[in-house]
Amino acid sequence: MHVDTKQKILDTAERLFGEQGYDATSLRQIIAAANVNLAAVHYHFGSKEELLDQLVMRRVGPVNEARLAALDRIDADTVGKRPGVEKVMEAFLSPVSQIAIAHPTFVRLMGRLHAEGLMPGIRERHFQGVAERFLATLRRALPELPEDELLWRVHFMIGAMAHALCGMPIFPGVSAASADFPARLRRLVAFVSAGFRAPVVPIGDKS
Amino acid sequence: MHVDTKQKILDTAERLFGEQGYDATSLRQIIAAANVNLAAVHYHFGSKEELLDQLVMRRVGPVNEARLAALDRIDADTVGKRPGVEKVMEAFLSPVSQIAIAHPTFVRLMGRLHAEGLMPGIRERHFQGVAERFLATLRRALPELPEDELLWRVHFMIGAMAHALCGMPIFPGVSAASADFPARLRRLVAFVSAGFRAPVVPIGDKS
DNA sequence: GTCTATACTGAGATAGAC
DNA sequence: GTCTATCTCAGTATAGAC
Repeated sequence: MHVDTKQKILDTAERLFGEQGYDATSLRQIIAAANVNLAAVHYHFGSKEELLDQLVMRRVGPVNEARLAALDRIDADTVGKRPGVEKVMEAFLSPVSQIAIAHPTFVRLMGRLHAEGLMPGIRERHFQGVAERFLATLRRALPELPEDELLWRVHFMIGAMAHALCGMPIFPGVSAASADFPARLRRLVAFVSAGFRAPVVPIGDKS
Repeated sequence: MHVDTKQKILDTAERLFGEQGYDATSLRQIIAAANVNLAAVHYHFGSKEELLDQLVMRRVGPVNEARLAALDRIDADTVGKRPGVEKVMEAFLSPVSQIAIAHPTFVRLMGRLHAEGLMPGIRERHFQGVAERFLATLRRALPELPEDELLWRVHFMIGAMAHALCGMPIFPGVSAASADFPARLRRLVAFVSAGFRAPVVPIGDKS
């Protein structure tokens, strides 16, 4: 069954990358668990990094489509008025929560990838476009917020999202509820929405 | 000069780890830049991971001491009343901003390490204690916040901090202001303080 | 077109001479 | 304390069997 080989590699790599991290997982470990040959990886993918890239693309496509659809819907529903910040956050974060339920192992990987310095190209290739689209609607929700402040807050939000998705057991109580992604999403949306609405502190002032 | 060897390794590793990441930096690269022998690393540190550990300890000690002192000061100043959330956030985040000015390359590394699935032991060894202490004062600032909600929000806050410290150029405008750590701190404190004060969404409800 | 076998370079780690 | 030599395992590249 040579048609299965590529899929087996993708599935196994997704699981092991998510469990152990990208660098910590060797190709030899993957091919042993998938029962395929080492060179098959390089035949189908060319390199370890390209394997990761195709693996991300496979799941991130639907997520970004859902994001764009939700953002379009918000814009259509709010012509002439401001969208709610919570709605915009949900449009961006909810699709992640959706695949988290179907593919929790992938979301752990994505959390790692978002956070790790890592794979400079992946973010650019898979997230830059939807990020720009997200910013456009977010500006409509927060028109009085200076642009640099807005960008920094998006930066903070993405950090919080990445960290939350990893499900890292920093505190016992946090890891316990790890499986409940919808609850995590609601908590996260509430937190970052309030953050986005925070009063702007003049950057020249002392605290 | 054999006394300098250990210091040279530490300084060079700190720089290269911060610039390229931990996994991406090889010991051979470090020893070449520091003009020492490969085996000297294993003589002085035992392993690459232990080198990282000692490197973190060297800088994180003063940071945690400053955090604890600031938290003690808050508690002493607010007996019988609630501390301000901003003050508590500043107590935790400001010391990081302080060493960021003196050692910007180390802060990049710490940001990476916070975020990377990272060295499971490092967080436990260097941050667990001060985190518990921080939680104690934070609970006094937000006594009505349920414990699980509080822990999740701390989780979000740490994610935002880690991401912000890395100074990753997600957007052009964000990376431009990267050098100005005090401004970054003020923005971050305002964002997460508002997040902590957000109304609690019942976890059983639909949005 | 797919996959296997095998070899190459560079990584971290270790033993033992000096 | 320091350095040379060597070990194992990583990612990668290629030649050739089906």
